Amino acid sequence: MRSYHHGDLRQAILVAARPMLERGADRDLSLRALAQAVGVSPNAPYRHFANKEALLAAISEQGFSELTARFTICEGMAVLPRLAGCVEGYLGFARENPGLYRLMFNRRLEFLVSRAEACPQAGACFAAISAVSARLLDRSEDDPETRAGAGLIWSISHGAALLEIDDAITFLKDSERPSAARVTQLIVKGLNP
Amino acid sequence: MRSYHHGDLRQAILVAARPMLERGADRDLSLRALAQAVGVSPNAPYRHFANKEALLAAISEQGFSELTARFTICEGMAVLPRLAGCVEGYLGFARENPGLYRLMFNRRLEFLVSRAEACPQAGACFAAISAVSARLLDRSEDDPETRAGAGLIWSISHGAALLEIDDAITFLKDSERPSAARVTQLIVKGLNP
DNA sequence: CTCAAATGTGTGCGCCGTCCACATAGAAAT
DNA sequence: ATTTCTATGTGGACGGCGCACACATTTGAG
Repeated sequence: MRSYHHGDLRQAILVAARPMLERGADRDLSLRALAQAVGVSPNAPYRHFANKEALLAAISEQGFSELTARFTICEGMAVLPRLAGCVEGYLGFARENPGLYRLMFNRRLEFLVSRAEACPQAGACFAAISAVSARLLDRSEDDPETRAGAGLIWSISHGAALLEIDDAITFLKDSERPSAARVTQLIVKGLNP
Repeated sequence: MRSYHHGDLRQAILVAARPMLERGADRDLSLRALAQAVGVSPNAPYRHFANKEALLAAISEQGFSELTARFTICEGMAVLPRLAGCVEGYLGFARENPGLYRLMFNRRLEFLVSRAEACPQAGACFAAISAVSARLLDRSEDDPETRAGAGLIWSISHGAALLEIDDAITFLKDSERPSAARVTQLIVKGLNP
């Protein structure tokens, strides 16, 4: 018999949530369904998460960590390939985890939504983008123009990612879509004189 | 006494939904609360909308029409001011109607989500962006590069709008944010050699 | 061994979207 | 004018949800 205590329910819940997040497409996952999938009573999760929002926040944090990891891989590269790699990584992450990506941004998590104070993972994620912006503009990382550039890079990537995973681009043929290559080119040409 | 029949319940619901959409911030509006606000029984709306999704779709369509209207205003202008006006209009619309804007895109409305086939209003909206892209690139409106350009313009605008209304930019000072001016500049410099 | 803290269970509340049968009103047909 | 049809609004019920509460079980520190 599976003992009364689960072992590591918290982790099990986080693991089980990921596929449900992607399966359920639009509908957001239900705490009760999640508990059932893990094989515990509907209220068991409350021992590990204050409420549903806290659970979503925890999943979200994981997402930001994984996204940041895709940037870290590119750290050794020269400027342009590095930018290209980051954009590719960003769009790839969104394409491979659309449900998670939407959760990370779409929702209005009062204590998360990529607020650095509340979510260090999201802060680190932005810092990685900032680093690329700095190299690209050949400025220091806390230079205002660097930060503004990072904001723009994030904007394009975010917009391209969302339009793609939301299938809002049915107007465009594949070759006309905002691919990683096109986005990268726009950034490079657009960011400096 | 307000007669048994309401008069134009459908319109009344659509009107009442707007402020609730903006008030409720993150939570999406409840059909029951909406009915109560209009002063009818919880089920009355079902005479005018097949289900909640259909109601949200109707609101969404309104949104796309209003967004398109902001583009139409700029139609007479020269290329650059026109682009600037459109971007400003786009970000302004999102800023002034964040709840509505999120509804138009964030949700996964199976029969909407800016699919031209299902939502002519969204199609018209993209067409307006396409027209600007064509003038900017000096190409025909159905040229692949024009369409790709429109996709990129939409991506940046969409990303900048969402990051702003979701307050995902607390990293950046106001002067560093992806303002309409910065976004416009990026598009102009980035889209052509 | 004891007992307190951590963890899982069961019951229940209020809200939600939606289905159903029924009530009412206004217009069309007689 | 009366009847009838149809569009529209009401009321009740169902199952699912997030969550609060009281209770059961396990574990580990003393």
